[in-house]
Amino acid sequence: MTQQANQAAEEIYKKIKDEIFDFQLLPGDRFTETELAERYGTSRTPVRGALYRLKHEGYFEVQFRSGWRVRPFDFVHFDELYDLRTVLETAAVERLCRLENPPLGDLKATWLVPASRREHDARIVAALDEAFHCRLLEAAGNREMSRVHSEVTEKIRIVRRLGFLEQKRIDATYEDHAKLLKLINNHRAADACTLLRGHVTQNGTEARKITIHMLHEARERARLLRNPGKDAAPSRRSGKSAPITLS
Amino acid sequence: MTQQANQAAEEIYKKIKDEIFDFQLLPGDRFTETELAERYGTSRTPVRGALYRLKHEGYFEVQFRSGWRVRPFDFVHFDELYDLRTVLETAAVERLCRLENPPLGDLKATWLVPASRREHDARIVAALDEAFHCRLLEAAGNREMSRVHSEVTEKIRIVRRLGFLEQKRIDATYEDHAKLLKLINNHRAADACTLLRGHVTQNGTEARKITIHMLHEARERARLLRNPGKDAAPSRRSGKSAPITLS
DNA sequence: TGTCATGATCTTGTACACAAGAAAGTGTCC
DNA sequence: GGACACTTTCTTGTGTACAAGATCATGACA
Repeated sequence: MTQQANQAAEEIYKKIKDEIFDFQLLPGDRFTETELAERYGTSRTPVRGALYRLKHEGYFEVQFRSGWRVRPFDFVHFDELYDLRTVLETAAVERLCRLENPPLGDLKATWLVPASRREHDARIVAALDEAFHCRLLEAAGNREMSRVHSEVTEKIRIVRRLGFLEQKRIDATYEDHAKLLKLINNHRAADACTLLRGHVTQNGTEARKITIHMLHEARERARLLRNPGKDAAPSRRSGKSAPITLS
Repeated sequence: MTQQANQAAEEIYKKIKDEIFDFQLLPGDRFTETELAERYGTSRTPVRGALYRLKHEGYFEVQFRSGWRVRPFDFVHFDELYDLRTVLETAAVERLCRLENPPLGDLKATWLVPASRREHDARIVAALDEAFHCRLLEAAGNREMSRVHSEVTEKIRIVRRLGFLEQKRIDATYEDHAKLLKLINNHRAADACTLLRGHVTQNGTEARKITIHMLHEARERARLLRNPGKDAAPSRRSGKSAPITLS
């Protein structure tokens, strides 16, 4: 097996993205290349590769000779991403409705279950929900649409996950997904798209309620999970990031 | 004015992309980082930044310690891109049809003209055509959809441009665009989407007819335009790229 | 105390050095 | 001539040095 190109940069890219999704890097946080290089035990070179990729994807911004910053929250942008998601997913659902036997057996096994066998953990449901919607696009068969949809999915992940903290949102998700699968199976494209639009819009509305305060709470919870019993010890730079502003 | 971040890499990125669109870098061509660095008078560092971005966008591929290569043609991929384009553009057109006064005045000035005032130069028509379709997405108002659409547009540019070499394709474009603008103005969403789908599909079908031979001819024409009278002098590596295979 | 100038420190952007390994070239043996 | 082993020459991936400039700290002065 020939070695992968830019292996170190690739790994660091994933690790940094995990830090975003684990609420370790929050909107407004500032950091430097040297900081990350030391944390990951490499030089700045692969770190820069990863950072510029994440910058291009919209997660970070760099100020000339003055450090990096996690892009502040932009709810208009989240709205646009949810909107794009809807467009892609309705297109996928329309196509699936035209198929004789849509290849969605695995989804039925997960979502068409009695209420007693439903997942309750918000983290797990969030992951399953992502997988559900991504699976719709994969099944529709256009890899490019699937790729774009995955990127969108990742970009809204940070707010989307917090939308499953209430049990009633989890229940609604199970019901909507079950209904959608049945409608697709019965080739009822128009109804399926209407349902899907409402489902995604509802989730987008929930995401609007996410506050920076909730993210900080989530960070604290995640930190305690990693280092139980230790008090918070904010670094020099992370202290500078407060107060965090919404744009 | 504060200086732009990564200015050199950004400029080189644009220059390399221009080389692709000017048929100087054709599918299958091989090259090295040092080669480009010398051509642009910089070190490898900014060149690498540009190359990895272009790699991520799907234009190039890198082999571990063995040079770079322009990705070979993949018609399935082009089909998927045309398909995604259709999805995005029909979504935009549906929204525009719901507006009282769609802000498309500039497009009417360009496309609703008597046949005598039409452009004939394939290059110019190709650029106008791109602008037309991008404008539809801008007018629809979702910046994220617009951004994705622009990326798709760039990726199919190389085959799309060659679709305007016949006068009848140019005429068809003028007619379709004019009809589409009128349908949008009359809020006839369904008809507009049907027309648009046919229009893009037709162009995608034309793109299927593009051959590697046509690209080589285009490269030769472009080269003669830059250096009139000089004979071709293939470099050591570009000779290695033949025979070019379609995937 | 508040403000401004000045110097020290930090940060990114670029160039360059070196290592690991791939590819190509060269000579030898049959 | 052809196959094979060996050497030489690239080529990318990574670490590091240095420059330009932004930011911060310090201290003088009103």
